[in-house]
Amino acid sequence: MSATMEVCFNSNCNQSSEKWKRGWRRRTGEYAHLCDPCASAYEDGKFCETFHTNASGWRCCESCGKTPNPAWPPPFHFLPSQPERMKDISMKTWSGIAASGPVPWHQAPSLFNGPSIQANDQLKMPFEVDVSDGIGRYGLSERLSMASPEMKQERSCERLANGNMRFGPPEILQNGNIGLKVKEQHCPLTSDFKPIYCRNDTSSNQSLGVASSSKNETDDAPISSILSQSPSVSLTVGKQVFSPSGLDSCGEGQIRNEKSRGDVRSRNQLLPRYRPQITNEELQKISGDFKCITPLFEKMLSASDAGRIGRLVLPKKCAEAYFPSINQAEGLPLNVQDIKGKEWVFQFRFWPNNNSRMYVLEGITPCIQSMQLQAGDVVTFSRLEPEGKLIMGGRKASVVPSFDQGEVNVIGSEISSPGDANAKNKSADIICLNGHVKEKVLEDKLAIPAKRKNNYINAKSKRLRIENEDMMELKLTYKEAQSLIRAPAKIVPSSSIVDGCEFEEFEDCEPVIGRPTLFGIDHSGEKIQWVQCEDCLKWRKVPANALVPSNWTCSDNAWDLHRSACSSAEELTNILLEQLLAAMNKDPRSKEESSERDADASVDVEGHNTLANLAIQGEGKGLVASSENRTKHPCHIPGCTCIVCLQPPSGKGTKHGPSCDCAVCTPLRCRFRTLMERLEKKQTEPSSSSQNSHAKELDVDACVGSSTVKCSLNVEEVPNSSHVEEPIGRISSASPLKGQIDLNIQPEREEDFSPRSDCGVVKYSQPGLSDRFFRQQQHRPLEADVIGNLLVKQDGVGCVNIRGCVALDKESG
DNA sequence: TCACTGCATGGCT
DNA sequence: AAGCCATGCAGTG
Repeated sequence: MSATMEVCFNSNCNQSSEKWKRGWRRRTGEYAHLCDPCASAYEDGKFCETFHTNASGWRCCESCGKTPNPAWPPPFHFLPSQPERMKDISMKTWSGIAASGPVPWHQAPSLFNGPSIQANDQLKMPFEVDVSDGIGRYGLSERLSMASPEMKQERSCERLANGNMRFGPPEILQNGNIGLKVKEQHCPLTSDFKPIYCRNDTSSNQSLGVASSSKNETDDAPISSILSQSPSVSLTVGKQVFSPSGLDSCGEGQIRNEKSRGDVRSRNQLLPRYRPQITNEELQKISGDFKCITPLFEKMLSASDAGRIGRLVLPKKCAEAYFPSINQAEGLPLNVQDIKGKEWVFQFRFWPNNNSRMYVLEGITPCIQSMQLQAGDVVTFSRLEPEGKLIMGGRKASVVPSFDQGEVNVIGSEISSPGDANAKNKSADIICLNGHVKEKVLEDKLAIPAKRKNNYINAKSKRLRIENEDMMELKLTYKEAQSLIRAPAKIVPSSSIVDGCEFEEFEDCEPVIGRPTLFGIDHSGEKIQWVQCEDCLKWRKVPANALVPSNWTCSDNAWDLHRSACSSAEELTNILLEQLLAAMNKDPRSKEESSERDADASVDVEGHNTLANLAIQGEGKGLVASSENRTKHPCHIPGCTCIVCLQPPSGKGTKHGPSCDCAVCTPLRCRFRTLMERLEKKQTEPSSSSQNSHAKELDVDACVGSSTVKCSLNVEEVPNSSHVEEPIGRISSASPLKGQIDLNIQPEREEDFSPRSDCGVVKYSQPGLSDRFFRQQQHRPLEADVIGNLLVKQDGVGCVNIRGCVALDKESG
């Protein structure tokens, strides 16, 4: 309410008033200002839902004798409860209802096509609108003719840019520059404006017709109202025709509109995740030529849905809106046809639940299996018009690339095995280091509304949902991670080379993640490193041996007090910086790294300033990484015949054999030999009596970015020599040829592992590990990328950073 | 013991 | 805070 003098938005009224009330929301986002009477009428739902040909603007229902349109009531008057409505509809009328159907979702298209769709050219519902008839009758053309050229042009461009959306009578559309209004629509339910995009046909005519809107004319008219007004207005998808009433285009009249409007309400109430996202092809698949089909809703199959129980939990509102009303818990059999035309009979029933109902479709398992759907896939329900037959379709969830495409799918350290529906879904839902995957996942996230629960990730563990930022961090490659690993302050790592691999050992401590720096030579010939301030991004010179924390800023510059503030001038010139970078790129390893990076390959200086930036670059790398130059494991050359590469992604099959001399096994084996020797030595020392137990525990840490997965490996001891047990995952020290190293370990999926918990360190204590654990660990090979930095830690003794082990590149094998 | 059924629980929106 | 719904589980055959 305001005291500003304004003319009532209702052109029929045009009353000036100091007091005005808020009416419907306009395209501009503002609200129509109404005088008191009009506002009251609006609030009472007395505005007719349509525009009239002979009068502009909204009309009070009293003026045209129309009753309030329940399909588009003002927000405050929305919706009596659906069950009550349905109670009035006997089962006998079901077919009739089905035939008349819900007013198809597109009658209020904007309510079904959310912003994500508009924002995305890949419209999930590329409906075409055939309004060849009735337009004139209902004054559309009249309004079209009133369209302002500027608006038309602007909108046309906009729509064309958005992807050949057309909406308008063909005769107009064919001219290419005039059409029917395609505009944001007032959605009273959501108080949201959502453009409606429609496409006329599948022809190459790309023109987009857009009608204009003058203030009191079409400006805020819902297209749905236009559609609902015209019995002959229909939506076509390919050859299929969608009618507003679900019947109109199929020969029946508008008489059912009143009924179906209730369905619109239901539909409007549907949560976004149930709104049909059906594609044109799917529609083509579902129905034959020239059939009317009404997408009803869809649902992503939960584990329960896809489980053996064979019960599909139906969204309540969907069930009540689109399925026959049932009053008995036992429900009734429902005939459903799948996309292949096969008939199925499900039991549609409900059970009481918290003063409500829970609707289920029973006996869906055969159908689900027939459609080869799994948890995470989507089942769609549509209705064939006019007979009202329910059509059940399916849509597979996004495909997670397999490892042999060189793409890494990491959920924490949980990597799904192909073929595992749940796992697949988990992957799709959560993580992907590869740009392709991410793109697909994001796409899917747009298309398939995010799940409310983490069930698809893992029923019991709620811990693996990783935010995007975390995903970025995980995109650090093993080499990048390696380059950031530093010895802790005051710790001088001892180095040793085993089988060509350089090992750095940090006694009694673990390495820290440092800030990326550029090494160079000072004027005096002294080796220095350049580090970039996290705040001002200026490069500062620090000693070569300086340990630079990841959040280093100028104020931390204890080596050059003159440059210990961000305000100080930068010493490093651009030219010098370029030289440094160039030199870095000349370095074989750096060069290789850079060549692996994105095609643009330019090392972004700023991109080095944080781990996250590195991660971003890693993402770019992921984008270009393809199966052609990557084997299953980044550190293995193409054609590598080691067990890791030979092993199927599912983890089934043999593990590293005792004699495996792959790049992973060899240094590990050597290192363990060393470790065990040391262990034995310590145990023989008198002071180590406390370590005289017969079981020693070794921890194997696999660092993933900032996360470390730690597996404790128990080494059973026998007199005279170390003895290593056979189970996979245990490592032999006494007999390298005998012992096995399972590089397929992964943290316990079900309960224990949290990639972020406790800095990602999860300890698995061997005594508590059952065979089941190890069996579970076989599900995936441990990617070198995931290994990143493989730490072999002898409990209480120290930490060995097998630097170089995983840095074995694919060339060197 | 297993499969099925119906309900209860609790996380999530 | 209410309602939805995924899933667990007890009861039953």
